[in-house]
Amino acid sequence: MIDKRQILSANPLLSGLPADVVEQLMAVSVVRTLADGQCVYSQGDEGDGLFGVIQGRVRLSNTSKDGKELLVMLVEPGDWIGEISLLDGLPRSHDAFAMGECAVLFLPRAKFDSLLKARPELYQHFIPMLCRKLRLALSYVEGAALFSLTERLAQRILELLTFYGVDDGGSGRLIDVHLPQEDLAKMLGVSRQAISRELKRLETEGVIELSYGKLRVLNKAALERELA
Amino acid sequence: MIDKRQILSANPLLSGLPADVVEQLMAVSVVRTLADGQCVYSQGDEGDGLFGVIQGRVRLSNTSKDGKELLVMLVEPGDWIGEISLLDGLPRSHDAFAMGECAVLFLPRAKFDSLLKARPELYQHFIPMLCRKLRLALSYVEGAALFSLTERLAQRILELLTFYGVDDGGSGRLIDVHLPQEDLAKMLGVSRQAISRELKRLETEGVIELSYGKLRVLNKAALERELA
DNA sequence: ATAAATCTGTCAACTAGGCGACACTGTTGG
DNA sequence: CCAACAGTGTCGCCTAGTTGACAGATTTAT
Repeated sequence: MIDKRQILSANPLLSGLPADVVEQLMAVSVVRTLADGQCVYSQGDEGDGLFGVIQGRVRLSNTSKDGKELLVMLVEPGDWIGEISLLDGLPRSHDAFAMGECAVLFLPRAKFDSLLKARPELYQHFIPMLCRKLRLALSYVEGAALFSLTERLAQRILELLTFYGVDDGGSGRLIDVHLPQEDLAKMLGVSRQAISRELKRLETEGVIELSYGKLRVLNKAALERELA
Repeated sequence: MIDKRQILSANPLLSGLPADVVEQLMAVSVVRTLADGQCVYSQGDEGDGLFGVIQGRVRLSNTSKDGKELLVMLVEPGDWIGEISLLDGLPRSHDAFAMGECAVLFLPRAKFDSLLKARPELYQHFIPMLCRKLRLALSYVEGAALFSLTERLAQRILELLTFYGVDDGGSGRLIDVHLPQEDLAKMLGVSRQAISRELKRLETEGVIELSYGKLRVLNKAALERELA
């Protein structure tokens, strides 16, 4: 459990903000709790504000007409979502759902807008985050078009390790990824069976170790060698 | 042929800038001419500055080890490229090549950096462009994972029409896309043959008309109906 | 302790799209 | 005008990944 103030100051987005701005944001933000599977916002909704995850996980996804889901991003405590709609005024580009019990901090759009209007120099704090997301999205586009599933999977496991890796081995390094193969498949836009086959291959090669709902990376260097 | 000042003021990126800033940029920018196929910059290069296209077309692409190319974007006169590396200081994310004879405006990084440092409120002018590119990239990721080639092709033709459409019918509407099928294939990350088949189908359905190096949209509404 | 739910492994049949090949058409440059 | 080049249409074979099905393993809930 991370508290409100910690969220507001820990994230790169806000850590560079002047103290008085952080105080202002503290004052106008409210905590919302969400049940498992509850919707934070839906694709196409108007952007009513910014959300910071305090507890639990939020999944950002797109769903096609025929029900196939693309899992775009997992958002962990300390991260923010919903800033794009806030910045460009256009509708939400994804669905956001709570995974398990969640607590989020909500900053209403009106407060944020008036703050930015009064102090346009604050826009600079959004630039690094936007650039990072843009580069990540572009690398996904590139990967989907140019790389094999094998390569994309290795890449994604390494990413997940740095973003959400858990140190379950006591080694001090992040080696475990807690995520069902189904979700890994939805991240890469392929079937669960295809992911299962690839993971099994990696396991027989001694690169990873599989268990119920998680995988452990045994040989990070070997994964890096799989990359394009 | 578009002149230097027009470039600096016509684009959304800079049209909102204060007049004195535009004058400053004018003073420090230089025009470079490029031969067909010449490299503007390469993936992995350090970001040495910002480029504005004055004449010709620039293609932004990624190439895999085995030579397969993903055509990410076509940049036309009036548009800017290279701003991401300038903003986040990381290497170029794509290759940029001149298509035919080109003229570009070059703004060296040092001048730009010092201007932004002196006037951080100028950062806000980059936000809309970054948001637009991020949403576009995210829609490509979504498309690649969730939509069929048929749907993605229809989507992309409509996009090309609004971005680069040419009015060759005298109707006042943009109906022609001048682009070989090979490039269309490279944009969608599929083979030329697959694109050829799909386009031929659309032609027999009376939606488009094909000729050497271009296609004409006859029934835009039908294309929109193809979308997911 | 047991039932329900979730997750994994692995079939076999199917399909979209890749790749190589080659003929043909349109364009450009000497 | 002709040669070289660039672009298109269409084969046939092949592979990666899909879909559906089902059994076994692990976890969670009662």
